[in-house]
Amino acid sequence: MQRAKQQLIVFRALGEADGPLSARELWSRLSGTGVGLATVYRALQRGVEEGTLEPVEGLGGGVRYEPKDREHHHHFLCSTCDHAFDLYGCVEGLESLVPDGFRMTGHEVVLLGTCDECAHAA
Amino acid sequence: MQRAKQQLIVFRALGEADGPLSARELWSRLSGTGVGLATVYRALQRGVEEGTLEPVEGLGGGVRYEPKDREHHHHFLCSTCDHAFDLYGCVEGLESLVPDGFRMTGHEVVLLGTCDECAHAA
DNA sequence: CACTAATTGAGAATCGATTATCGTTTCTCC
DNA sequence: GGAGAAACGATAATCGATTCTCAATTAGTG
Repeated sequence: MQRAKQQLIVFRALGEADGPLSARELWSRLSGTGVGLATVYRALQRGVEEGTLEPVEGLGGGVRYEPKDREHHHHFLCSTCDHAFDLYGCVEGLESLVPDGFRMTGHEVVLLGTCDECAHAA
Repeated sequence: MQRAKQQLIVFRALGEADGPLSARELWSRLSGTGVGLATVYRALQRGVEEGTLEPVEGLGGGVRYEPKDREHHHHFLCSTCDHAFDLYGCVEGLESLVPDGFRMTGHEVVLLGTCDECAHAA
């Protein structure tokens, strides 16, 4: 197994994903490349420090990561395969939910359900 | 310290909260009552089993719990004090986000920002 | 009050996720 | 090609959250 720019392999895999991935999800996608789990964590940590990656929480389980250059979007979490998918578009009417005196700086929307593949697999 | 129906104390504290609480948040609110952390976990576990409590994920940190009898609502997470507040109302246009072939069964909306108290404390 | 089952608090044990360590390998720049 | 720095994979160590264990306490029943 060659050892070179393993972290680039990690970044590339994350860039090609259709949604945010956890360290372990990412690692399992890299089986066969010889990339170790520690290197995945190192790449993720560095990416966040350098500002190219964004940690995404709130999707059940641990933290997932996605490239920071994606435009504003939300996620769909499949309760069957536990995979998170990027969605496009946003929603209206968020401001009306904010209580008096509170200051909203951001928001997250997560749709729950079954993805295309899982919905038609049973 | 008396020992009786400690779990009821847990349920009551959760019912009086203005948002979902984690086991530890709940426990710290019960300091002085003599209720142990293990009992808090036992009460939460039982509540979920019996269907009176609902675990709420996706608010950063671990799982929080809230009474299941509350009507549909969402949450505001204060990034300063890390407290989660119940919101009232919902949003429009969620269906348009769902990709073809996906089946949506639920959704979560989390507003991020600063709560009233923290916003005016600095 | 006596008996039995359930509950309790404290702390030990466990679990998964993440980080640190270490000896080896690869890269960079001469 | 060679020296030193950086990165690597494997795995041990750590961390926080949760569960388990156990002896003591309490509730329920008559």
